Amino acid sequence: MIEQNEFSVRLLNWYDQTKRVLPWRDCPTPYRVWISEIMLQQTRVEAVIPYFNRFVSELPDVVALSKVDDDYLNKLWEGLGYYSRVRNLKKSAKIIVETFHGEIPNNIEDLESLPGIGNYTSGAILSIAYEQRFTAVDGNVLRVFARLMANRNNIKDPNEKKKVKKLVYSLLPIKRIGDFNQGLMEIGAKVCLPNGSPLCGICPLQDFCLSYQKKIVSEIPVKQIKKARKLEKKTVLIMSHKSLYAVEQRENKGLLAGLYQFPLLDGHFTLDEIQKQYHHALHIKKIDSAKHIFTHLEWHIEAYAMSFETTIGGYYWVDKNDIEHVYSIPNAFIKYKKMILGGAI
DNA sequence: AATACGGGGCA
DNA sequence: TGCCCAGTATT
Repeated sequence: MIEQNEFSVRLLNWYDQTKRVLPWRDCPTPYRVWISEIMLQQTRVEAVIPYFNRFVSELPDVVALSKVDDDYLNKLWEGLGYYSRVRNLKKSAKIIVETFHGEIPNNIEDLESLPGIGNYTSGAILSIAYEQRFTAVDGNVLRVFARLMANRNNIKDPNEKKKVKKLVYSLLPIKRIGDFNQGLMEIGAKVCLPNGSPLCGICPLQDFCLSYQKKIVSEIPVKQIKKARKLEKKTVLIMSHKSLYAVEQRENKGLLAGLYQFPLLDGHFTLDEIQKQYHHALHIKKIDSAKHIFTHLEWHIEAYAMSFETTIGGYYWVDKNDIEHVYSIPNAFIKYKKMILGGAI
């Protein structure tokens, strides 16, 4: 049994002394907390920082976000991944403006009615921005408590999550709920590490940790067996006419929805097959291949560069500046984007 | 209950 | 290479 007051005092003291300086901690308004929490879903703090600063600088409030141009919005998210997050952000902003009078909701029902806000994010916003009595149990906290309690169950199991939430709730201090929650996550990020050995020697929660006492820290959390990724063959076409290049927009749902790419074919093809299909091209040559790994998918990409005397219908023909600054092209295509911008094609 | 959904950093 | 990250929505 963990003593509530002792636990939170240890945690908050450690947090006060060692917490990282993060842009969203400067001025934790509901808007800034909301944006940061969405960006931080499945995404490391270090990766988020530059995106967060640019995003809130360009779109400082809910109204600005609700009215922003979609292509420009995608550009602000380019490279961050999980692009449905940014679509949901704008959808939510519209709802907030239209039905919540422009105020980020301060209750869990309205908050979780917004697309992109689930159980973790609602708790994070309510506790950090509004100082309300809610937990924010993320992957860090699940790991920390699996170790604290020497729990070998699968921490991804929703049932286990509920148990952890209940326990964390019982440990919440009277004041500083937001700092307490952030402190737990900070322990997970900087001390009770996900890979490699946790830094138990500097852990303020060491006295409470059953895994540490039993010397089984390295065995927890128990990880599950994962499925192999599916492999897909893709062919990228770098089509050019003078200083213009062809791009196309991906469909509005599914993988990389609504983002732009260089013309993309399913499957691999010989130079001969490509020449037959694009017989009106002035010149075609095979260029570097690439591999791109998604969480659940692996693209094996082959590529051809081809030039044309005129532009061809069905594509946007854009210059280098637009490729760099206007169209959001995800990182699966970064090799070819760099080749174009660097003048290699 | 399982799967889709990005990308990067580190052992 | 494999793991996992301040998760959510869909099937």
